[in-house]
Amino acid sequence: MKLECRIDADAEHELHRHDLLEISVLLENEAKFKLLDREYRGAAGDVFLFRPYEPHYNLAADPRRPIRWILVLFSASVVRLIPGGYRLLYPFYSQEVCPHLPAASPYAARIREAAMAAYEEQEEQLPGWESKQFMHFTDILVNLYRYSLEQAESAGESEPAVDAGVVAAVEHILKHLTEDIDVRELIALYGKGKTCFYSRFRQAVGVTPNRFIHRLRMQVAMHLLKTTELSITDIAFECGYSSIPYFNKHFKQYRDISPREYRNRVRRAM
DNA sequence: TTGAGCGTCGTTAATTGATC
DNA sequence: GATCAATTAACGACGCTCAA
Repeated sequence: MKLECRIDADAEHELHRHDLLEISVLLENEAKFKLLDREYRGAAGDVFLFRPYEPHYNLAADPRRPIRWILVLFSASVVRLIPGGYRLLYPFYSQEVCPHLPAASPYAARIREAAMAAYEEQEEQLPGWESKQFMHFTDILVNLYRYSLEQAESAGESEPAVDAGVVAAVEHILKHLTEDIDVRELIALYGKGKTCFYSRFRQAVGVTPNRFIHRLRMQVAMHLLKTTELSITDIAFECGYSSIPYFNKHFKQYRDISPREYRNRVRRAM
C-alpha cells in the first residue's frame, strides 16, 4: 500500500494506467479527472476511484491554482488482512459503481477524514503508526463499499457478492492479463463448481470472466495505440492476443472503429 | 454440483486495401 | 513492390447457461 499527499499544477498529462487500485481524495482547488473516455470535474472534497488497467489522469483545472490531493494506491491482495475484506473490493470491480463521489456525500466526507488521518500518521511516524494507518485505510474501503451498496440499492440491484474465490480469479487475471488465461484455471482458483463461479463472478464484476479479460485488454490496446509507435500487430501480441483478425474484430466491437482508424483519429486530435 | 448443449470464441488461410 | 493492416469464411474448441 502506498499513500502520498501531492501538490500538482499540471494541466497537461498523459493518460496512465497500472494494475493497482487507486483512490484520489481532492483537498484543494478544482481538478479535471479523466477515466477511460469520460471526463469529470472535481471540487475540493471529491473522491475518485480508479480501477486496475483503466487509463486515467487527474490534473489541475487551472494551472495557476495547483491541486492538493491524497493518493492511495494498493493491490487487491491487501484485503486478505481485513475480516470479510474481499467484499470491500466490489466498487473496484463493478462497472455499475460511479467512480466519482461528490464532496456533499457523507461517504466522501468520511473518506476524506480517514485519508487525512492516514497521511498524518505517516508524516508523524509515532510508534505503531502503520497499524493506525491501516485502520484508516480500512475505514476508507468500508465507506466506499457502503456508498456502492447504496448505489446498487437505489438502482434496484441485489447486494453484490465478492468472495475470496472471485478475488483470487480477478488477481490471476490482472497478473496474467497479457498471457493466455484459461478459464478452467480461474475455476480451479475459485475452488467450487463452475456454475457457482460464473454466477459469483458476474455478480461481482458485472460481466463474464472472458468479457472482463477483453475489456481490460482493450484498455491496454487503446493506451498503446495512443502513446506508442508500436505496430498494430505488436500491440495485439502485447495485449495477449495471438491472432490479429481476432484482435481487430474485438477492437471494432469495443470501439466501433478499427485499431488503425482509432490511432489516426487520436493523432489528428493532438 | 454436474452434465448437456447452444452459442461464442479463437485460429488459420486467403484475399484485398493502404501506406511507404 | 514490400510490408502492414483489415476483412471474410470455415471450423474446432471452449465458455457459459440451464435443468435436474
